[in-house]
Amino acid sequence: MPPIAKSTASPTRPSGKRVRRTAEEARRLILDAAEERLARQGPEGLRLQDIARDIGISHPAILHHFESREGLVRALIARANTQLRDTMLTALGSGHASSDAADHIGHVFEALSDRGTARLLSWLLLTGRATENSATHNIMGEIVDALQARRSEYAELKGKPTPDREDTLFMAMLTANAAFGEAIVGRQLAEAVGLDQDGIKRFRNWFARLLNEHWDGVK
Amino acid sequence: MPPIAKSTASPTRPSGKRVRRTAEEARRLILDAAEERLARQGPEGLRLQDIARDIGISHPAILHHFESREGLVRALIARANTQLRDTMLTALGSGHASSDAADHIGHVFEALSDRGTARLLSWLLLTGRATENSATHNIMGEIVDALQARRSEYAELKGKPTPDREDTLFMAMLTANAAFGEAIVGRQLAEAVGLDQDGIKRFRNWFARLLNEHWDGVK
DNA sequence: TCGGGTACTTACATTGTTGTCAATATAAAC
DNA sequence: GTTTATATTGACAACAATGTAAGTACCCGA
Repeated sequence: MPPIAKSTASPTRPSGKRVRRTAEEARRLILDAAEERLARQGPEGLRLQDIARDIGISHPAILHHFESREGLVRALIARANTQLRDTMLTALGSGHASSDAADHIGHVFEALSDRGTARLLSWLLLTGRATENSATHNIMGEIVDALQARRSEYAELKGKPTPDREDTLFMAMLTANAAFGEAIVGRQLAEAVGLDQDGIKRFRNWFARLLNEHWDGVK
Repeated sequence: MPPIAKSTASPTRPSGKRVRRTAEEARRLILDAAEERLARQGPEGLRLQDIARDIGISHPAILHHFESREGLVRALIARANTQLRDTMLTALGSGHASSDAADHIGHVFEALSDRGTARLLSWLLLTGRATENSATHNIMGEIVDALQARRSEYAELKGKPTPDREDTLFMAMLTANAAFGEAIVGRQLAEAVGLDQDGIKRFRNWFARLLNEHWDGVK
């Protein structure tokens, strides 16, 4: 195992003077720190002591705000879910019917890779904590509906027949799968085949073009 | 957290009579059990005691064969890698230049979802244990090469210009990303939008068709 | 049948992590 | 300034997980 620095530089206060935050602020701080550790080290890096040390508090403070480690994890999941949902829907909401898919793809990929949201959610799914949060259920449905609406609108504009809903659904699924996949194996894969940052960008554009063609060419 | 049965029905021998296996067989047994636990419960389900109980041995036996937990994980990774490599390459090797992509896609997806290989590798990547094994590097390169060769062959057969290598690379990347993504969020996603087993099959076929069209229509 | 190698076990040591508790400090209300 | 609520802490308890040590049973070859 690579000697991952268990404790990053310690922001421990020298002594005395406590910092006292509002509960809300403290929760946010803790969640941020947890999220970062998770993104950097994966599930096994989620230890109360470490998180506490990262932000210079003691670990019982975390337990005070979240009840238990499980509570923290749940809160983490909930936040990631709503954040993701918001980002995705606003991304879909912006732009017009005529705007191409590239933007959307980009938004989806970024929303998922940003802050390691996809990694966080992947971990959640890998550990089987999925069934609890029904949020995911709704997200996908809403997105597909939004997409289908826009696509129908677009088709009508061009005088074409409204596309099959399942086709739209499949486009969304492919995008979601690809985005999650990229968040996990993307870096590794790119590195393996010698793609730099720009290459990854080209890949995303390529993918967007692929979808665009399909989007236009209602079969 | 769902009350995951920590210990499945215990196959503990009543007493006395020890079972003595060859080292190789024991290692295989242990790896199988570990793989299954990992697939079912995720990383946190990988506890020596549990694995040992699953196959009715004591946990130090595992340590005897693998030195440490880390050793076990490494062995697990190594095996998954070679298995994946073999499956993928033979899948690509079979069939002819004219055969469509659907078969390949199917093979890739199955190779990854079978036995939870993708989940295992995802976890490996999530925990940052990736850099150690250079195996992944080679796999992708080999596959892209094989694909490109076949595609050129195919193009020549049809009297078209040989396609861009990067285009082929992107197709492979998309497939890999999608396959990994599906292995992780697939079930959840499908369930969310009300797709049954058959629907998932339709999705894969849809995806294969999408790639096929792109494969043919060298742009 | 004896002996060596080794797969395997039981009991224990060690360490690390979550969680509890009483006490303390700080901000806000009165 | 006093009181009240609560965010925060240090010390400790409880437990779970990996790892160690020494001994036991089984196979195999002389």
